[in-house]
Amino acid sequence: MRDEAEKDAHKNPHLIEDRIIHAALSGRIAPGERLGEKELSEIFGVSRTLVREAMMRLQARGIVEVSARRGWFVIEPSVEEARHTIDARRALEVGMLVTLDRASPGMIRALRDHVRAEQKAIASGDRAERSYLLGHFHVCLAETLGNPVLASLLQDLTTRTVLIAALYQSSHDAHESCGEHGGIIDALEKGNSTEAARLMDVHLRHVEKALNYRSAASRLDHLKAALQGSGT
Amino acid sequence: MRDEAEKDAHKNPHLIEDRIIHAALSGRIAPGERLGEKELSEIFGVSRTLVREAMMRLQARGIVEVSARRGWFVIEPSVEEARHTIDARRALEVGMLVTLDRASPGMIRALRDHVRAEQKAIASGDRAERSYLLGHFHVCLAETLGNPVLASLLQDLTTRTVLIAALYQSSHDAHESCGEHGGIIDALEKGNSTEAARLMDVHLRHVEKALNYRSAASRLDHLKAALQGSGT
DNA sequence: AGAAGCGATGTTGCATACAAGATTTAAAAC
DNA sequence: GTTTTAAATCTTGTATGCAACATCGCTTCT
Repeated sequence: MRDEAEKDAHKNPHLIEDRIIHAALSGRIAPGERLGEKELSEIFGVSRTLVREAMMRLQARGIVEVSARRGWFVIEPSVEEARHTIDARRALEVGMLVTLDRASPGMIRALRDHVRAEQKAIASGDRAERSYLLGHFHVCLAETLGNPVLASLLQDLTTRTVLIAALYQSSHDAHESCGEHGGIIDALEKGNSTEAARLMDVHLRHVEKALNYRSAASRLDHLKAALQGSGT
Repeated sequence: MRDEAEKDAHKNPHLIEDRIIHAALSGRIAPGERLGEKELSEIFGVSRTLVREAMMRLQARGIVEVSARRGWFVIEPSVEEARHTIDARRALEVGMLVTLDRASPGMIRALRDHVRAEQKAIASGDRAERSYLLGHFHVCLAETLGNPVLASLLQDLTTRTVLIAALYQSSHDAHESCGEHGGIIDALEKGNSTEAARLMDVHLRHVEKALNYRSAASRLDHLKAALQGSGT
């Protein structure tokens, strides 16, 4: 089947947002990338109006931003914004687990399924799917715990985190992440929410530690070196 | 000065949202209230387009929802949605305090100022200002801790909570809330984040407990009784 | 060659026009 | 008097038109 995008961009007004979020989580859209209204309107077969409305919603969710009369761009957070975003995630996810009573066997099973899918994607070398699943685990966790509000908040925060990781060239190992996800589920299965929360805290610290915050600054250094060094 | 709304709805595209959020936090806009596009466009002196864009953002923030071809309405959460929202708030705010290192004296001072303003509003009997400040305390806390991302998330969640409280006729005493805010600051001042987090948890449980979740169902009961009882 | 000016082109910002459906009002039928 | 039907009215949904501004490429001048 080819390009179903046009099929029902009218039927489902949130299709455009969903696609963009999914693409970002999959690493198929880079931070700073430009998203032209006309471009998108052609892709989805609708007028600029609907595209614009979708962008407004994505803007409110902190996924894109607009530069006056220049266009829409996927967010490109500064180091400070990146820290705040990850801190917010940590607060939310740790708090979510701390205030949790007990996870049912059904929930555990769903989460284990998810981790198995992660492993499969890692093994098969499907980078987009891998990136998506590793990020989506956290949304899945909130959904599984039965709170759509939390899930929605986490979707936005994890999407932003993935964009940050792309920007600061995270070297965080997929396999390690996947293992940590498993560890969190283990703790949940034992009914030890406190331990699960601690592991989540550690996990998110690993994610943050893997970010090379200097890469933004080092661009300047790189440029400087290139201009000062031997050359033309 | 009368009605500055028209003045710069063009200059500041977020004015419409800000006004609606503020009105909701102040209890001047009730859950379920209809917000007509034309109506708003006249109030703010802009075309429907800008109103619509603001509504899209508010929709993404979970403040309003749209009923197809019927109009925009302030959210009117079900009991379940209300629980999820408050649970999310608890997770976020407890997590925020648990993962906090230490609050500086400057922060403490800012927060104490806020509580003083709350007390003043309570004493003066200004219900709108009181409602606004009691809700805004939580946003203020996140801002003071220096995380705009958290502050933004909390603004939306507290706004929704205020709407829920209006819907389920919270009888939570303003004076008690204000006192609990003070207690949280006390714990922060002593550098005891864990205790602050615990107090926040208790505080939010009080807020939730004050909600009369039955009021939605009791409307049916009320109607039923009215129809079955003596009458025409 | 390089910088400055300038027109051509493309993009967003905002308003408006019109279509599609919901709601209300009024009338008519029973 | 009540219910049904139908027309009129109002509201949102979507597209389009035009103005304002940014950007790019070309020319011209130094």
